[in-house]
Amino acid sequence: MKPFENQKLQIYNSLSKKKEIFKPIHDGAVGMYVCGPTVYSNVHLGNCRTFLSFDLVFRYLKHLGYKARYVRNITDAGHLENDGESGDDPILKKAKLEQLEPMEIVQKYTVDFHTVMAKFNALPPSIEPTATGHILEQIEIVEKIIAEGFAYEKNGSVYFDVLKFNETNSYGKLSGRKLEDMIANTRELSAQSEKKNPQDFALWKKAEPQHIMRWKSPWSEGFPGWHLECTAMSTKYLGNRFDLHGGGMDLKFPHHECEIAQAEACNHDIPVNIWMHANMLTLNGKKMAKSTGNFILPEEMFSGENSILSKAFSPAAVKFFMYQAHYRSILDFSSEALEASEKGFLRLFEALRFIEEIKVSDKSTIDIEVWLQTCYDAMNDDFNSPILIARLFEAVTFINLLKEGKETISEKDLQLLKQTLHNFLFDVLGLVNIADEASENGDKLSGALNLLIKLRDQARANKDFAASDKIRDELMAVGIHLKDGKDGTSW
RNA sequence: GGCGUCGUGGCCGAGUGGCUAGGCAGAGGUCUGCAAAACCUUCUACAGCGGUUCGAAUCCGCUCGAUGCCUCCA
Repeated sequence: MKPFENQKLQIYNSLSKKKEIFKPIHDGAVGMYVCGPTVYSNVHLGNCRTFLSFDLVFRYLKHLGYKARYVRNITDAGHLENDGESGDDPILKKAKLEQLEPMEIVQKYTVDFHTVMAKFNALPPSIEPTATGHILEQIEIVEKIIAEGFAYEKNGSVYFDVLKFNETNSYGKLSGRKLEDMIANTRELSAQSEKKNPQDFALWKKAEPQHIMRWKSPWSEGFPGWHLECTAMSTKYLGNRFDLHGGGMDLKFPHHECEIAQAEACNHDIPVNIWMHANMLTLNGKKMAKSTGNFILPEEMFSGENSILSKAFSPAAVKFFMYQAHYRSILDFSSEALEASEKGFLRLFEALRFIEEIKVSDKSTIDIEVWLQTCYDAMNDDFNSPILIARLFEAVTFINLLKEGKETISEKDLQLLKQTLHNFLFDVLGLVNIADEASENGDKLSGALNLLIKLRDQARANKDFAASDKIRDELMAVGIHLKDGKDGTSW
């Protein structure tokens, strides 16, 4: 509703370490790339937080009127686990474990990922390319980097020459590392390493005989290095230089650092204008991680089947909990924090129902336009969703005062209030109205409830409180709360 | 060991030099047959020590604590 020219969006750039006024390379269009999941196991809630953070970014950009192309990859080729003799990647390991074809595992967990993100009501990306579908592009990039003199081949594997690159470019600028420091702090290198330097990273790796996932290349039958796919797919779909690149904080080094090096080495251009890093979701004060077992699965949240949970939580409530913290802050997960958040979440949606009961007046005692702009100001300040949510709670207060006739609002302002709330709650935050979730049975249910409310009102009018309380208590027992207000009873 | 980040009231969590964040919980009140809800009021903090400043949660230094990356990792 507000044209984007009027909204000055500021985004924190991890590269410059400050907030910058967002100006897309091409007017009105945004190219955005986010590192997606490795599909060798179920995504955990921590993974989801990152993708939900960027869903918010994507949604807000679209809301502002940008034509946004959001590319998020699926890492299905696996990443190199180490450069030594065992050279297995995680996908291959799991395949052996479960006696499955690697692509079968990839398929299984890709479907799981999509199912979970759909439950969270996250928008699908515009393009979701897979690493295995872009082997040719990755080989081409390796060839270019070799031609530029920034990579060397050894025994069928190709490595990026970090020292050579650092002579003309700057390796470490994103993560704030200095190559000299890194070299000084290097531990003993394994004697038979093929790398010239421990900081060098693999662009192409020759496959050991037991390695199932392998592709032909000019150097060997093998597989691409871990950082290559993102460079290949981001530049293929967004160009050699694009607007936004996001990912989890833990990918900053070495993954994103290496992406920069690869792109600069073959394209002679800075690949990304703004680097965005989403912070971690922690559990027991520590990062959620598959390897340590310190994690919780989305499905466990929705079912409540985990000993650390006091109850089940809807995807929207979990998402709301996450958005009550800023995407660049660490958020610690606990059942208590989530419960507190959920109560507020329910109050917010209750107010959305109350809005229908508001009677309009000739003039407004509340300035909706000023309030509306504070909502945009919050989001314009580096997607500050916690502030936005605080603003939405101000609207809850407005609505309640209006409902009780303590403030007045014009027809026009009421529509504006409604529209703005809908925009932010559904379009920008991508929440799902809990009332809508149960709407299949909604009509029948409300008919039955209205009858019960009517019966109870009769009982109350006759001062038969035993009967009226029985209706209320029994409904409460099945999870329906009756609330007596001035203008009748609601549920 | 190297490079970072963080430490806010009972809990979660914004905020970066002066102005109420917000949510949850608690207390008092209005309303109500009672209750719940709603609304009003209230409780009001910035790890510790020192420094800069007219003024610091916010800037600087040190100390303590937590945590992230340096190895696959959202």
